Parts: sequence; C-alpha cells; structure tokens
Amino acid sequence: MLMLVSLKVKESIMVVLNRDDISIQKTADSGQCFRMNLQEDGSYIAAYRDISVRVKQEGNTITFFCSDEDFQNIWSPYFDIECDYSVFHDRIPKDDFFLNAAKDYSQGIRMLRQDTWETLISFILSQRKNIPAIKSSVEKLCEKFGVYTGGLAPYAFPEPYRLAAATDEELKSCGLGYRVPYVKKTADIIYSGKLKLDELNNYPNDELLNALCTLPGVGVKVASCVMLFAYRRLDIFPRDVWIKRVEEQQYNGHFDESIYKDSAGLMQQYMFYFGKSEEYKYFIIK
DNA sequence: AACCAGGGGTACC
DNA sequence: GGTACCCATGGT
Repeated sequence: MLMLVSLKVKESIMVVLNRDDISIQKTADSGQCFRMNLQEDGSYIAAYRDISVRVKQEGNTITFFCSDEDFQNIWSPYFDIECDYSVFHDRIPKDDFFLNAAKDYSQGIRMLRQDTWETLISFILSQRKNIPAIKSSVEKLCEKFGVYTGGLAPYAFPEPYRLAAATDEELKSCGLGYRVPYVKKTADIIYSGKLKLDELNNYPNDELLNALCTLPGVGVKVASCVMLFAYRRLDIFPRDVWIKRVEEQQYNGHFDESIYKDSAGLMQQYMFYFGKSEEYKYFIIK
C-alpha cells in the first residue's frame, strides 16, 4: 500500500520517506533524464539546472540528503512525490497482458518534472543516439559550458547564451555530430527571446507542439518528449523506435493511447522501460 | 566489427 | 499528403 510518511530529521540535512511505490533506480534508468547517476555507495546523484541532490534508497526507505526546504520546494516536485499513480494503474485493462507486465516490471518509475530548456536540448541531441551516448554528450556539454557550482554535480547545465555563443568545434567535441547546428540555432532562438519557453506553459497541447516544432532539430518525437517530461503534459505519448517496435509486436502496429488520457505518458514510460529489458525478451517467447 | 541508437531535414513524388 | 535517403558519432 501507498505510504506517505515523511520524517523531518533534526537540523534538516535530510528527508526520509517510506514509500513502496517509488524506485530511484528505475527512474534513473528510465531514459527520461540524463543527469541522474548511480554512485559507488549505491546512492544516486540527481542534477537539474544548477542544483543537485544525493538520494539513497534501501528497500522502501528513501533518503534525500537536502534541507526540508529544498525538498519541499525542489525535489518533491521534481520527483513527483505527491502524486499517487495507483489510479493510473487501475485504468489498464485486465486483458492487456503486455501492459500489465510492463507496469509490474516498471512500477516505481516517477514522471519527473524537468526543466524545459535542459530537456529541450537533451532531446535534440538524443536523436540517433543510445542513452549512454546521450548522457555522455550532456555531461560533456555541462563540463565545457556549464557554470561551476562545486555541488555534487559540479557543473550546471549550460545556459542558452553559452550554447548560442559556442563555436562549432567546441560543440562537436561534445560528440554532437550533425546535431551541432540544431543545438546552436535553437540556443540562439531561446537566448534571443524569439521563443520564450516559459510562455508556452499555458499553451494547449496542439499549439505547444507546433511552437516546439518550429525549432531546428525538433520534430514531433522530440517535441513530445519535452511536452511530457518538462511541460508535464501527461496525456502525451512519444513514439520512438522502441515504442514503435512494441506497437508492432504487441498491438498490431498501433497502440491507442487516447483511452488512458492523462496516464498515457506513464504507460509510455512503462512500455519503453519494459520493451528494452531482458525481461521483455522472455515475455515474447512465453 | 557490423549494427543500431528515445529522429529530423530535405528532395522528391 | 506520404516516403526514401542522408546525416556524425559512440555503445554494444
């Protein structure tokens, strides 16, 4: 059952939760974020803009090493701690064996509330890359262009003006390949204020999609990821090669996400995470 | 060592 | 409106 217990530890250097519906590991490996990494001690460091936090999970006990204030203001929203996903799970039809298996395998993944700018650039450079390669490029961008913070994640995600002013050679050295002009032009559009990411917050889905797709290197898939992971449009269902593969193998080529309404995005995460797993190969044979 | 990766732009038709 | 082809790099 869902437990919503929060212990405020004295001196408030950490916040401890007891939750059986959260997995930091699965969330870190779910491919929605690229700056949440396993440390040698088993904890994770999660980074976001220019801030970072250490999170350690042992069973149902999750410890955030931050002040109570930072937890309430930053990390609780970021990890979507307040949201109960069980109502989303209840919408899965009993006879959809694949989606039920995907849900069971993936349960614990959180729908993170990420930064729009960081998510936009991350997914522009995600195209035709696997997740380790994306993480590598993002890390290089931070090291080369990000402000030094001295925090757990020492370098912030670079500000728009830094990427707009970068040379092609500098960007290429981050492994961006042919995506260099996409990143640079998009950074210039954001930096110059021709498109204001904050203002898109109150756009309806179709207008938000259109606005994002005007950016170079942004098509429907990248825009969908930004909408789901940063603008929190939970009814959006991004289709990448893995999802399309699952649709071919499990849904005669098309999964109708519309019946899931604002849990479509979560279902997509489950399908993606399960579809990539070794467990799924076993599921197909069975 | 081939093959593939959380795709988009472009040139066609 | 579709569709074929190219794109640069790194992980497996």
